[in-house]
Amino acid sequence: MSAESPLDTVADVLSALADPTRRRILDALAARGEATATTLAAQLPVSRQAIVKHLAVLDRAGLVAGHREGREARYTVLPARLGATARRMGRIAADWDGRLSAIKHLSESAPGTGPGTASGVEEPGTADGPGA
Amino acid sequence: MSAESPLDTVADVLSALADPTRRRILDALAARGEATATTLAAQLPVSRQAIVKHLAVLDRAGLVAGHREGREARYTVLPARLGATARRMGRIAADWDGRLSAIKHLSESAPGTGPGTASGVEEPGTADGPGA
DNA sequence: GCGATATGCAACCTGTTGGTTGCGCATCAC
DNA sequence: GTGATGCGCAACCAACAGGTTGCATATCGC
Repeated sequence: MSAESPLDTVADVLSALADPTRRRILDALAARGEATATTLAAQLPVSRQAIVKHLAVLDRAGLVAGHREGREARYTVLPARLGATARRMGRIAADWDGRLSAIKHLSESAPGTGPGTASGVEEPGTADGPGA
Repeated sequence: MSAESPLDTVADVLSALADPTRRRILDALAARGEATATTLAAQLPVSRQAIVKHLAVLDRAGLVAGHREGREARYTVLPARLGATARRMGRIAADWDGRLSAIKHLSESAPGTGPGTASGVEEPGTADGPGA
C-alpha cells in the first residue's frame, strides 16, 4: 500500500498540501482527531464526495489513514510524512544557502563552472525515513 | 511587491513547489547560482516561455528573485521562504503529534468535545518572519 | 423485516494551468 | 547602421483537477 520512493513521496505531499480545501480537511481532522467524510462534509463548504476524493489524495500522500468501523470510514491524520517533508525542505533551503555564498566567493577566483549537481528538490540528496 | 500575509505565503510556496517542472527549475537555478530563462530552457524539456511563466510563479512565491543585466534577466534562488515554510510545516507536524496523543488520553475520561481549534495549516498559529 | 444512515462508484461539468507558437521591441557586437 | 541575440506580451490549446449529482449497496436500530 505504501512502497513509494521518498522522491515520489515529497512530490505527493507537496501537491496534496497545495490545495486549500485539502489543508482545511487536514486541519479539521487534526482538531477532532478522527472523522468520517460525512462529518467533514457537514463542516466544510463542499459535498461529501469532494471530501472523499480529497481524502483519497491525502491517503496516497501518506498524510492520513482510514479504517472502517462498522458502516463508518474514519480517518486520522499522520504526522510522520509531514515532518519528514518539512525536514527535507529545510535541508534543501540550507543547501541553497550554502551554495549561494560558495558561488559568491568563487566568482572572484574561478569563473567557469560553479559547484557540481545540486542536492535538489527533484533528485534525492540524503534519505531519511518517515520516522518522527 | 511582497506584502502578503504569511498565510497566503505558505499557500503560494506550496503550490509553487507542487509542480515538477518548477522544482527542476529551482534545482537548476540552485546548481548554477544564477541563470536566465533562455539558459534554463536550453537545459529543460520545455520552451523558454514556459520557463518564464514558471519563474513568475516562483517569484510571486518568493522563492526566486530576478534582476536585469543589460538585455538579460538573471534569476537567483531565495532560501528564506523555503526555510520558513519548512519550519512552519515541522511545527504543524509536531502539533498533530501532540494532539493525537492528547486525544488518545482524553478518550477515556472526557468524551464530549476534544481539544479546541487546531493551530493548523490553514489558520495561522505562530507567526514567524521569513528571516533565516 | 424495514426504514434510516453512511459509504462507494460513475458520469459529467467547468475553471485552472502547464504548455506552445507568433510577433514586436530592446540591446549588444561589429 | 545592421544583423544577431534575448526578452516580453498575447492568443490559443489540451489536459487535469476540483466539484456536483445520481444511484446502488451495506450496515445499524427497532
